[in-house]
Amino acid sequence: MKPVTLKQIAEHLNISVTTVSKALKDYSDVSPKTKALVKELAKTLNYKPNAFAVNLRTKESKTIGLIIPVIVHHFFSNVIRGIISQAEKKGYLVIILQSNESYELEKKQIDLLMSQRVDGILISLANGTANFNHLNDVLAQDKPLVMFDKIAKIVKCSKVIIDDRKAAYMATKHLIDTGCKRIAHFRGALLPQNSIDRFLGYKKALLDNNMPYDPSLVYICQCDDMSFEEGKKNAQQLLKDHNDVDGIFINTDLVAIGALTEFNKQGVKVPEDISIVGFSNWFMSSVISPTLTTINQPGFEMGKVAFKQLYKEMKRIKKNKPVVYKEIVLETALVKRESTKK
Amino acid sequence: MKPVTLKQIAEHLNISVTTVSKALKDYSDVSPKTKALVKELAKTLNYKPNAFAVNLRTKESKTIGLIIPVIVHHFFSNVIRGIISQAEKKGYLVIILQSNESYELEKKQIDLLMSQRVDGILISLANGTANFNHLNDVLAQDKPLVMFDKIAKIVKCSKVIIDDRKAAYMATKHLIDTGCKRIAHFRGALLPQNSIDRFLGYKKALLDNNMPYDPSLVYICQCDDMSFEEGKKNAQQLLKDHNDVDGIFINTDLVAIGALTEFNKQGVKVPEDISIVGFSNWFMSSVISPTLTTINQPGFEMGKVAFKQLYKEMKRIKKNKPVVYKEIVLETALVKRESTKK
DNA sequence: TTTCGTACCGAAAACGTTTTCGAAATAAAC
DNA sequence: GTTTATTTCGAAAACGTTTTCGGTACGAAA
Repeated sequence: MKPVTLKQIAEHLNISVTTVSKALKDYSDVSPKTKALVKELAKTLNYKPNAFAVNLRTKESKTIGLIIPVIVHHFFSNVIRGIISQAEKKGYLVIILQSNESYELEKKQIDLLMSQRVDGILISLANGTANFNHLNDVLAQDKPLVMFDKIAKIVKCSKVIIDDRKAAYMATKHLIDTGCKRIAHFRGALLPQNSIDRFLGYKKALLDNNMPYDPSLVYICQCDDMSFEEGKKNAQQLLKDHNDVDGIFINTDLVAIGALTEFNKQGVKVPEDISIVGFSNWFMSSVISPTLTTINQPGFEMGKVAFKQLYKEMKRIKKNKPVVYKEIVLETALVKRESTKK
Repeated sequence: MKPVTLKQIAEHLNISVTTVSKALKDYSDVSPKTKALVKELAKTLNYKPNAFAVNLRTKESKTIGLIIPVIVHHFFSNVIRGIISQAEKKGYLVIILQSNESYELEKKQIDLLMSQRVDGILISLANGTANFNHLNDVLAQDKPLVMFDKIAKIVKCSKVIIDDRKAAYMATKHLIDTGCKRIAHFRGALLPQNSIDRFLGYKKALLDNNMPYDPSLVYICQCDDMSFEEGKKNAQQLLKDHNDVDGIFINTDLVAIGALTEFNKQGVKVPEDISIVGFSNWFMSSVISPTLTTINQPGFEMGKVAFKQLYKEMKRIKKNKPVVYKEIVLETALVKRESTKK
């Protein structure tokens, strides 16, 4: 019932544990004959090396940690899939933790992963994270860490992101190009770099095209579990505050769909009365009516690329070579649909 | 730079490794004085026990494995969240693997988890899984395994599920009660127990209410990544084949929304011309127009309950006590919305 | 014959814990 | 003063691997 060990194989064949170990790993100093014997017996006994012992000996677990603000999220769950698929190819397992957008939890989870001694960490920051000691500690201990999507520029490590500012600029520009004269913005929470960047892209597009920037047209939402409701609320508020707005660039598809639903309900025509551009290209955006113009954000690819970078760094560290941090920017694209005019 | 070990603390204080270890774990046979000394030094040196060594010694890793057919899925991602939240409370980490609805992959992943020596395994079966040796092997090695949602009745282990047959019966009955005379069913793939049960519930509701069961009204879909498209296709086919159908019970909300979209596009009025009941209560179902009547399937809770059961079994096994397998059935409910008549 | 090289094997240390068991030292009981 | 408890400590084994370093044995070269 108990798992088979090298020792048992050795005793069976009347040879030493050393030889068994070497035979299984095709060392050159064991004869073909004994190699064959060992391998055969190992197979029939269904020998599996004890991972705990191997980990202790080799000081690595072939496991990485992943901390993500939310799991139930079209974009993030795609990132997870990307990471896992790539990790599996390289023989790595991934432990997933959800920070729930909480800095405190994020800190604890980093600690947890460090004491579990994962080989590396992938993280997308919580909205509430403004202090980065926990991340710097990881790096200080020579543990590879790469951030993706929700990053902190200040932390010296690899990052894989999109150019949020540029994408937001594209989105807003598209509203301008299709005739919108007064454009609002539903932005994300205050801290995350990407909601800041999207806001800046929005603002720059306005100014570059001789349109005034009006802070009262910028609505904030936390983009958490309640995103959809936030979209509805902001839409209601917008209709009360500003009846002259004819275009909105919205931080996230989910919020955009909330707003869209509210407009549909109130009889506000999209795009005739108000045009909307979302962000993410969640597949639901192409299903809702009217279909949503949005920015395509490559979640699966981001996951893959993030793991690849982490993998490189893990290998470098293992060889005691210095790692060079990279900032990888993935391409985005505007996806034109029915929620904006031609 | 290297992590602190017990040995280093011991040398610092001129005591033995044994005492340090015991002091940190509050053994009764070490004096309060030395305990205080050890703990203080451990804190200042930021000592973290080497998980690899602890694992080897204790033969457990406080890690479980989770195999799931798809991650990017409203229901399953909620299950994941439920599992992780509960696991975290009990100090367990969870390694997630995606079987991609493939039996071969699932088998490999079970192997992977076993050689990684996780303390237990949670699994929702792939559609393609018809052979259960890989699962029985796990159980034969006294490793706790609990199945959820997509289960195999034949495997002797704990399961947490919903009563799919009853839920499907409720759904179909509701169509009948609201006046539908000819009711189709978009079912899931052939193998999974839950799509079988939902089909059986549909069939029984018809027969119990003196309505003929017509196999040509049952359409199959794989319910994989392409679910939405499958819904559209099946809807098209249905309109061609049977213009007298006035109600459909659909295996999954996503497929239902695909069908709904197609009906909207083709000018078929829902629920006036055709009523629809979905399954899952994905939040999008309350957003789409018309909103979708559906069965609420408690994903988050299912994850929690599944982990709790696994946890119990892991504790039993650790104490060498026999485990009793449970089949836990979670409650579902019909959620009435606009896609069915009053 | 001796010497050298090669092919094959194994003893032993190491990774960092946990835990058993006995020993020493002190305090309590007679 | 001797015996018995009680408190406090540590040596050592164990978990299962990996890897270093010597050591045989045997054939070939001298």
